[in-house]
Amino acid sequence: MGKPRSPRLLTDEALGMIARRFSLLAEPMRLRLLHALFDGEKSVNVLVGLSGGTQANVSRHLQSLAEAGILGRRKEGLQVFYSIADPSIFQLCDLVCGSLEQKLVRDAEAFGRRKAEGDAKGFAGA
Amino acid sequence: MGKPRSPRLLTDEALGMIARRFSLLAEPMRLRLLHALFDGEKSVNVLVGLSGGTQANVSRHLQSLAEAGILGRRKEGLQVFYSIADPSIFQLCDLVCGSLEQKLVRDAEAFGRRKAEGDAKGFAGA
DNA sequence: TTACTATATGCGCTAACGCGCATATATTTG
DNA sequence: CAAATATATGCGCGTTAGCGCATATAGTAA
Repeated sequence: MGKPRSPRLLTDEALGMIARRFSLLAEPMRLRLLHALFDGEKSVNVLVGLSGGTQANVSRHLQSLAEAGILGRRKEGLQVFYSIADPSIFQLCDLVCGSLEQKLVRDAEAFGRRKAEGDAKGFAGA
Repeated sequence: MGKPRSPRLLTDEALGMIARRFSLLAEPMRLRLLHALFDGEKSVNVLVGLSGGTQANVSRHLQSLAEAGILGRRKEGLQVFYSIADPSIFQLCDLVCGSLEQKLVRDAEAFGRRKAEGDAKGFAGA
């Protein structure tokens, strides 16, 4: 078991956990489910309706998120209610959304007008 | 064509962009590269050495991160220096690390009642 | 020019992922 | 008991993503 243990500051294991956490947020359907849960817990059936996904898929996604501790699970009779258990999700989404907006704005600006330092401007002469 | 503002607060397109952004952070090698850039810009070769990855792979990952606006690119002679251009990365990693630590602590507590106090720090969010 | 270094890219392979389908499990009701 | 509803799961398929290999491009130096 020769692990190189190179001058890395973060363990491979830790890196893997962080990556896995991010990967859970890297799917539109899961993000949709999370977003649908932003205003409180909902049953699987309700989430199926809101997300437009298959019952099987929604169930699996919710399970994944719950196993990771992102969602909480409450069983009541026949139904299972999921809710956001990790409040950091809100901040994560806020951060990403803000960053994306900034990038979109910058890209749009770069599209409309060339930065043109000095006097050299491509064309679009005023 | 347009869905101006669907009843959902997030459009499918927005969800896709958010998911793609998260997916860029969902790979251990990319996280390793980002972490290596936390203390300033570095050349590809240096990052290859620090990450232990192949030159081709490192180059591709850096390119992906740069295209997304997460990294900045500066070319100087033969070398190309990458640096973190999106400061929200720091907060994202902090949030995820903190959340993961909390979950680990809780899992450990659920396992055996006693828990250590030396672990899980560096963030210690209230 | 040629040789050398640093970085990027095309190609192919494999593993992982998300999805749909059908079915299993659990709980309530008659 | 059986039937109905809500949720979970096994299986297979198609797509995608990361990796390694070899090679291409760019810049430097002799």
